[in-house]
Amino acid sequence: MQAPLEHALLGLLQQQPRSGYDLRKVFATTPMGTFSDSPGAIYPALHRLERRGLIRGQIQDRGGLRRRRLFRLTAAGLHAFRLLQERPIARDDLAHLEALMLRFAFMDQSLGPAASVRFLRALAAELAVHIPTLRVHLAPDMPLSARLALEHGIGDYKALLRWTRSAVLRYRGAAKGDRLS
Amino acid sequence: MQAPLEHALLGLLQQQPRSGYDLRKVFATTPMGTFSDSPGAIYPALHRLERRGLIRGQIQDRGGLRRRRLFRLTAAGLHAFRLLQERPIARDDLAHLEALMLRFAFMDQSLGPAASVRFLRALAAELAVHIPTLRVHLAPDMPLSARLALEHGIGDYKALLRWTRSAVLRYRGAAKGDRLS
DNA sequence: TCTCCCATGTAATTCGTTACATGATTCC
DNA sequence: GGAATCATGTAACGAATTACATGGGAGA
Repeated sequence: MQAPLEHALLGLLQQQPRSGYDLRKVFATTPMGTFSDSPGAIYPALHRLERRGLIRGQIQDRGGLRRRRLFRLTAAGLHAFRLLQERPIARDDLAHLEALMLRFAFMDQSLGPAASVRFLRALAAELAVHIPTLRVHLAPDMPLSARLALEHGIGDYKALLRWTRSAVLRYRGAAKGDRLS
Repeated sequence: MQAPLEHALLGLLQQQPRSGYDLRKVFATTPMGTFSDSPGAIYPALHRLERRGLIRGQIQDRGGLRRRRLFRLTAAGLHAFRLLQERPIARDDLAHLEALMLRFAFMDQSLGPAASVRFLRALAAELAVHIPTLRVHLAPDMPLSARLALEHGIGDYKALLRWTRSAVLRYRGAAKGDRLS
C-alpha cells in the first residue's frame, strides 16, 4: 500500500477513533489540506481499508441524530501503519516533501522519539547528497523566472536540512528537560 | 483543464518542440521530477492534448533510427497555456506550492516579466493572509514531531514570502541592468 | 551476443474528481 | 420555512500506475 491518502487515514485513526466526517473535517480545516475532503475520496478509502482488515468501523446509534461509523485501527492496521512509517527514505521521496513531513508528524506517536531522530538523520543524509545535484541545472541563460524558481527549490532543500539539525537539537533538549523534571 | 501534467507538458512544448521521449527525460533527470516519467502517463497525455487540438505531433523519419514524433504547440495550445498561466492564485493553490513554482518558472516565457512580478505580488498577498491561519494549529500538547513538522510548514511559507520580495527586487535589478547596457 | 539507450505504445487495474442523493437536527 | 451543519453514500468519468510489448541502433 503506497497510497498517501490511506497512509494519512491510518495515521489519523491511530491517534484516535474518528468517523468519515471527522476525517473530512481534518482535511478541510487543518494544514493536512493537501488531501481532498471530498466524500468520494474518503468513504471509498475507508471501505477499502476495512475490507483489508486494517480498520474496523463501529456504528453508533445516537438517538435521533443520524448514525455514524467510528473507525479505529485493528492490530493488523497498526502493524501496517508502523511498516509504512519505518520504511527507509528513498531518493524519490525527496520529490514529495509534504508526504515525508506528514510521515514525520506521526513519527513520535507511531515509533517513538528515538525513531524520529533516526528519521531526521536519514533525511539529512539524503538531502546532503541531493542538493548538489540540483545546482547543476542552474544554467546562465535561463529565463529569470525559471532561475528564481530553481533557486527557491534549492533554498528550500537547504532550509529543510537546517531544520533537520535544529529538530535533532530539540529532541536533545526535550530529553534533558525530562531528566530535570 | 486542471491537470498539472498537461500544464507541464504544454509549458515544456512551448519552450521548444520535443518528443515524448524527450519529455520523459525531462521528468527523469531535472528538478521537474515531481511528475512521473512513465510512458503510461506521458504518451496518453500527449494523445489527449493532440485530440483537443492543443499540440500537433510531426513524425520524423530519420533513416534507420526509429521514427519519433516531435510535438509542438498549436495556436490554440499556446492560448490555452497562457490562460492557465494567467489564472489568478486561489487560496487552495497554496497547498500545492510545487505547482505554483512550476507555473512561475514558465512565467517569463509565456507572459513576460511584468506578469511575473504581478504573480509574485499576488502570491505574497495570499501568503500574508494564509500564514497567520496556520499558527492556530500549534497546540501546546502536540507530540514533538507533529509540532516540529508544523513549525517547518509555517517556516516554509515564511521563507517563500521572503523569497517573493527578493525575487521582485531581482526583476528591478534586471530592468536596471537592461537600461545600463 | 548481450546490454544499454532510443522510442512509442497498450491493457488492466486502481484511485480520485465531480456531482448527485438522502436524511436528520439546529438555529434564525 | 430556510439555511447551515452533521453524516454517509454512489455513479460516471478521467487519469495515473504497473507491467507488458515491440523494434532499432550502438558499443563491449
